[in-house]
Amino acid sequence: MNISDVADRTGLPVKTIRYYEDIGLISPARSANGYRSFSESDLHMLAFLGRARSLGFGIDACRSLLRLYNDKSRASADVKKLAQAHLAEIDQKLAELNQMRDTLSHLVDTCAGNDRPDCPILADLASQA
Amino acid sequence: MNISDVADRTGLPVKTIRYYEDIGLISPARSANGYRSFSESDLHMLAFLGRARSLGFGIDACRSLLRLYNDKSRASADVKKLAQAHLAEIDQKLAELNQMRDTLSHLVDTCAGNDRPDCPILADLASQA
DNA sequence: TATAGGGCTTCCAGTAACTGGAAGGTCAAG
DNA sequence: CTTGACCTTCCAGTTACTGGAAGCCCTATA
Repeated sequence: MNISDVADRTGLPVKTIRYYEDIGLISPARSANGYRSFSESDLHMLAFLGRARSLGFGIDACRSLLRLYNDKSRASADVKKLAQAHLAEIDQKLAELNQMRDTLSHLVDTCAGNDRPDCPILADLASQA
Repeated sequence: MNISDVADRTGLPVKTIRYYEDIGLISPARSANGYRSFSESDLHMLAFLGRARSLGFGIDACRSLLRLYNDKSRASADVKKLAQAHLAEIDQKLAELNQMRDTLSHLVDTCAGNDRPDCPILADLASQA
């Protein structure tokens, strides 16, 4: 299978697939003409990667997950540990964003948004020095 | 004032302050010895930038905010528009993260996390191909 | 058979916002 | 006069791609 077929079937951009090979996540075979020749297994791994990325796992975590995925003697505890660590990061990020959102939405609500210069948003940014 | 004093008083890293000068956010004077010499105004702008960044505004938005801040004939509507756009981005990000969190936390809950290989997390990643 | 197109290849550069480190000038204290 | 803490600039690396250039390969059609 050529790269654009794989892109169609996985939903990943062609560029991303090449990139994943560059950084060693996959190692598709090559045809005589130099074209990448993807197996069903490559396809599965790429789909796996796409899904893991869509859940926000970083590339390093994806690498580990893929290794565990391909290791039939893995312990599910190792997978869970990775997922929990990632969940903690997400929760951390959520807390930050919610904090930002609260502050910002309050400021937006109190700004008249007219042609006058007075602005509680700028006042806040300037005051918290 | 030298750069490390400014860093202390704004909470920004020295490197970040130099970076902000590089990209034209501030233009501190120079002493005879070549050292940056920060005015109170520079200090205010840096504090302003620090606060804006902490609310998640990107550098470009910060640049606009700083311009508005220094423009006494601004319209608060322009500030509000920037803030609302940023708020929309935050809400978008929050929606994505909450979605990730829900999926991931469900998967984590259903994973035994023992020394057996069976793992619903990997199963999910593999299935959604 | 020549050629036009589309797909494939590699490599280089750019993105956001810093951060780390190297090489070297400056200043105050002892 | 030396030591150590500052300061300077410049270069490289970070994350996960993405865009673009230059050029080979393959197929179909005139």
